[in-house]
Amino acid sequence: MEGRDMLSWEQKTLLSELINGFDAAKKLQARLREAPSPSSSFSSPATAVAETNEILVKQIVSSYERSLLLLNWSSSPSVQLIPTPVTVVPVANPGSVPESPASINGSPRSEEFADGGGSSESHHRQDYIFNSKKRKMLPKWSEKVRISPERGLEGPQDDVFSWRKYGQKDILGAKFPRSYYRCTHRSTQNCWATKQVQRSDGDATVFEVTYRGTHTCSQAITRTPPLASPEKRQDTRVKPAITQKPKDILESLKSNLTVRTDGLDDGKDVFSFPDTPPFYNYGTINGEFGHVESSPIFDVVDWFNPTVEIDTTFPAFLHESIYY
DNA sequence: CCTATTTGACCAAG
DNA sequence: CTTGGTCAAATAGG
Repeated sequence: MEGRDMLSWEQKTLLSELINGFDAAKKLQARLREAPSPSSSFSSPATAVAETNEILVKQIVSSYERSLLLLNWSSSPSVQLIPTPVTVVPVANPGSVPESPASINGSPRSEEFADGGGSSESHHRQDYIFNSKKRKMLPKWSEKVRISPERGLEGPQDDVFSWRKYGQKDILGAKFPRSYYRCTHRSTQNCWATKQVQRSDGDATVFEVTYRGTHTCSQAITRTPPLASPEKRQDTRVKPAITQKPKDILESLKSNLTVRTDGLDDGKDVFSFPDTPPFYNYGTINGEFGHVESSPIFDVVDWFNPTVEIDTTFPAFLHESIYY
């Protein structure tokens, strides 16, 4: 219908290069995490070095992400509110469900909730609406993750973040349920990053992880809250969860596995740019520590505004900042 | 006591 | 209607 994905050759090439760099950076990141001390032993504190490396790599990755994001958006100015298409997972899905296309204002019905549940307190739905409206705009990308036979599960490749599971659903045509995770600091720092993990039907060792949005929280910083327990730094990365079948255990492994970026095949002449790169800065919260990683070129302060629609705001000024 | 997970129900969109 | 995504009460675990 609409040829919105028309990119010039220059842009394609640029995108390709950026993606390559992005991919490489991520791989490097994973590598650094796996092998913190590659060469001979150093007398310097390994932790500090590792941390510095991590920060550096993080900056690189972030840079790539932003570049990709900018390029993608600037290249298709006509496409503003259209949700980003995602790489179609190669799952053996007979009745493939197409991702929701660009449906503009499909529901005239105003948001009114009687809350079917017996419990009251339905005003929190507002957040849900606000969230659901934006959620389509959130950058979305997926990765294929394969569990490593040995261990290596400790390697939180991309997942330095702490996730909290908030749901699990059986997907039609999929043998295994899909798990939904959100950032642990969602309520505290308004970090709307989420991810879903779907175990592949075919390969029991492959999980498809789809991320939505990027972290705006500052959980990477080792900061302990002044209140409550000062030292409660524990990793909730892997939960044993030996509640039932071994399959659950396998599922729990999904959180930490070898990340393998896909859709970024460098040999494809067709070059199908699968999805939108990450990074999405919702601006700083007035919180005590509004420390957001990476310098925010754009700062949307409209993250919380029930009545105002931010749609046009943020692509517009973004566009401006491109020519900055 | 706290926080994280589980799990059925709810909701929006196709 | 179905289906994917989310919420929230109940539960598990420290």
